[in-house]
Amino acid sequence: MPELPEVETTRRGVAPHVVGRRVARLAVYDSRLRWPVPSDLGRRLVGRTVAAVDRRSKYLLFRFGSDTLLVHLGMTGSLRVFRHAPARRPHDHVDIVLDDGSVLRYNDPRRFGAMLWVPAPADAHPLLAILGPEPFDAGFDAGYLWRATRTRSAAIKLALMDNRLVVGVGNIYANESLFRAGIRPTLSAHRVSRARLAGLVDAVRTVLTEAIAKGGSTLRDYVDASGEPGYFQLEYFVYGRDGEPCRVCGAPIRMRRLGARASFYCPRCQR
DNA sequence: CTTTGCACCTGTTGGC
DNA sequence: TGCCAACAGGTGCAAA
Repeated sequence: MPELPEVETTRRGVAPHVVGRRVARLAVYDSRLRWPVPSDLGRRLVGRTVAAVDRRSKYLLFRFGSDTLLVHLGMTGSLRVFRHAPARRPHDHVDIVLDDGSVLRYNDPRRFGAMLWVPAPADAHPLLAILGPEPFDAGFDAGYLWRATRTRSAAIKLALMDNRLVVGVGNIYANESLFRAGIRPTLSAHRVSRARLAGLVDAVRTVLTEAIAKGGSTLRDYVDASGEPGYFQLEYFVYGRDGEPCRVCGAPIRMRRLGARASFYCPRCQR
């Protein structure tokens, strides 16, 4: 999926076109997402006005008064705004038609995404209630990460990708953050020193910030609200670079699997 | 509680 | 060229 930078780029692209607009019509062409799109979603949405578009973790939260439309892009989802919607393409599953005739269109080849209606208080919804801090929250600091990893023997990369610890960091950005922090992905979380965890906090924020500035990463499916790809994949230090020379020291980048996810690291820069 | 592996689904790629 | 297994940005869930 889209990780945090792609979701945030989508949010920033979508929000100006939808905030203040009223929903005129909902068209669900295929309700078979990760969970079925609720059959009464149209009845709930039509006539309501979008007050704001927020993001929590990798969820987009369209606020309608105290109620929320929750959208997740899964692995291959994208959300685009069309002034005038073109003919549907494959995997276009949902259209939200606004009162000015523009259309918010959800496309998702693998259908791992979600579109759910969440009555207030949204934070209490099970999907949101379990989430840890945002990477840019003040609460996500070295002390927090230190305490949170004391009882974790699993690899630091797996801990970093655990949404209860911190949200928004998926496979690409976990790999890139650990490279920048000089930490080997396989190292047990509780064996990483507090000083190095402080470096990891900084690295996560730096990588995510730079990725957002480049419009996120596009490996295949991701496009932003305007249909534009991201460009951060051109700046990867390790992700997808198995066997290629490290951009810092020249040693060949290595790949191994952690929890079924490909993990890339420089054997010389990361210890 | 943590950890592990599977499941969901479609499309692309690489090896034979 | 054709076929098929492996793999892909996420994450809830069951089981150990």
